[in-house]
Amino acid sequence: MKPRENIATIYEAALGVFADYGFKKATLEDIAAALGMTKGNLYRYARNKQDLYRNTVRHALLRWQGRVREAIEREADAARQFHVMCRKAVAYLAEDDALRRLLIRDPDIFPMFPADDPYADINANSVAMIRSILERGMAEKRFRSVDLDTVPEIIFSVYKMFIIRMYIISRDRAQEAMFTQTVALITQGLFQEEDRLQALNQGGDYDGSDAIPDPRLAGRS
Amino acid sequence: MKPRENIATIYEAALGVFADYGFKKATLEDIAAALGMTKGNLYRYARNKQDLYRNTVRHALLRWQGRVREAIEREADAARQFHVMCRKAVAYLAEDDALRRLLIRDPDIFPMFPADDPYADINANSVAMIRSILERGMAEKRFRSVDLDTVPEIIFSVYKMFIIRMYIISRDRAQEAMFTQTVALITQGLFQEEDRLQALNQGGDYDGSDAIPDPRLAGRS
DNA sequence: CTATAAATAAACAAAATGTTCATTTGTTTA
DNA sequence: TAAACAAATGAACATTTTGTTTATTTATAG
Repeated sequence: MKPRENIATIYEAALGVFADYGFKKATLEDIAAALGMTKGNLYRYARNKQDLYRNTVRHALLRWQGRVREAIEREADAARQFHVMCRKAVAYLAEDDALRRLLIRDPDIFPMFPADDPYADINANSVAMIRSILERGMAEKRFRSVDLDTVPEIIFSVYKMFIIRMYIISRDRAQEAMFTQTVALITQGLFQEEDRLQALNQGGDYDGSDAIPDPRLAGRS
Repeated sequence: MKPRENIATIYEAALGVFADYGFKKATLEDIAAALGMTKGNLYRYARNKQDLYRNTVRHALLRWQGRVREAIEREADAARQFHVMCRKAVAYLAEDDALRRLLIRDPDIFPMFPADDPYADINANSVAMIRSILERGMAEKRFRSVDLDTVPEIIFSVYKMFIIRMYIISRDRAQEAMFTQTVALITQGLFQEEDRLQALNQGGDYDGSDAIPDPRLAGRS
């Protein structure tokens, strides 16, 4: 006989309680009460409190990622996919009240400089999503050639920086405008068309080599 | 030597913690940490945790009431005072984040039907404030004559009902509109001018007696 | 420098909490 | 219908946390 509760129901209830009180102050009794069961029964769904917490957060992050993926898949064009990914990835947190509040309580869920990232596999999937869009954009000749080992990581880091600034450090609307500017900067570059052609002639696109251009040659053309 | 901390500082810090976690989950250690002291020292400012909570809530309610009083005192006209009182009394909670969140956590602070009102003296002051405005309005011939023993209580009850509906039960913007309608209803009455004169002739104003008009006389004029 | 007040931090009793498990209840199967 | 099995309860228990008290230390006033 299967458990009477769907595991997702368990995680949703747990998410709400962890969002309200944080890991420490949330009790198994609080969560069990939210589910209409006793705390002893929770051990059928999780090894211990820490295990429940970790899986609850995973559940919420995966849902976030799933929504972004769905939004991307609705776009036929790589450029539009990139824009939609950026917008949805950030906007989602405004919609997911519980995850947002939990993130604010526990910033370690989404560390800027992770010595030990508890959700590395999920974040790796996000990076892979970005890479996939860049690959497609390059294949469709919509994007410049870029290093697919590092640029997805860079974009993900910039994105992470904004999530932290917008939702964890400050809920200032100015951060949102800054994010929009940053997306424009990344997608359209800084230079005007003519200067961008100039930069291209100097190796603006990534050609696979890791040689750092001789700075003394700067300015020559 | 006086306590190194001003008591209001203590209450502000406590308010923040009680708003975040509620009475039960907030710990004296949380509050002490917010103040940069140890929990043992809190006993210089409060007899016990319950005492600290009660005084913290009093502090917040008194501040609310103080702001309403200040707003009223800026108006020269009784009618404007009444409108300003209604508006400020409700709007204040949108500004006081900590008190609002605490009220949501602990509705017993502001009970609709208090068997035992823990802040009866403060609420009595609110009723007295209303009475004062009604007295002035009547003296200035701006208001109808009303029973000053019961009508202030009625207005306060209606106001309380809206606070609970707007902030505790629902944060629906429709409640706000309903409150505005109710203020208009109370201040301008339901009847048009002519019908209001008609009602006046039938004893619409309070003449001091508690006799209930004979319902069989209804309709005659 | 002394007296006094404020604060710390440890001690302590009580309460709360995470975890385990004996028992009960619900469901499935023969 | 009864037996087997699974899910859930709720009590027990070890551990941790918390509210409160107080001996000691630190800060301040005179």
